[in-house]
Amino acid sequence: MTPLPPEFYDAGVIDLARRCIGKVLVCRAEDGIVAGRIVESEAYRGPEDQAAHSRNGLRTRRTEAMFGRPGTVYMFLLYGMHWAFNIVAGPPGTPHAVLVRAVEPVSVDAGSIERMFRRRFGDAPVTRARLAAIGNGPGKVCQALSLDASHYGADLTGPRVWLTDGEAGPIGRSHRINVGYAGAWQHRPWRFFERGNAAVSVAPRS
DNA sequence: AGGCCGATCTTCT
DNA sequence: GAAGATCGGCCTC
Repeated sequence: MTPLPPEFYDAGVIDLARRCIGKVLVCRAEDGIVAGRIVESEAYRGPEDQAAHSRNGLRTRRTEAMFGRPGTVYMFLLYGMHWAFNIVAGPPGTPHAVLVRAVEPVSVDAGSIERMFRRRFGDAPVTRARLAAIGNGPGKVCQALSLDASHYGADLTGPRVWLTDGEAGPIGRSHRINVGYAGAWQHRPWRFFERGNAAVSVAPRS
């Protein structure tokens, strides 16, 4: 449960996206701590990357956190509906960030997985399919872990949200998902995932 | 398993 | 006015 040191985030964004796979994202909420092992991530590398919110150096109230220190949290609203969680990468001042696209629930106390499940599915019966779908998408990650606007700009050294060490299986990579608007940048292999993991959001999965 | 659709809101044209 | 780093429901195959 010990937070990874600040130096972990002081790396190139592509490298950080790869090294986030297998690490455990831990969130402290009012009703207890919950956690998910990161199984899918994507790197966004503004200002040149035309898929990034910070493309062309775009700096607004929304993107401001991307220009902050490595290890800062960047939250944004997807389609006006769902929150997405991102980790700002180094070097400082460059608007780079890693999107966490999927997590696998991790038990940190007797009720932690139950809490994540209920946030996602309410009173629905527990099934294998629903368990695998607790965090298999960027919006679902935030719903399961209760990540929202209040986490914007938070520091990943804790105490509210942090990363702790974890192991990863074989790592695959692909183009990023749903960035068809980004011209040639849409083809960059900047998505990483744990091969064969059921909680990875969409194909390609292996 | 896969396609279409509506929800909902920030940012930009 | 439109598009988007999405999701879940409903439909057809």
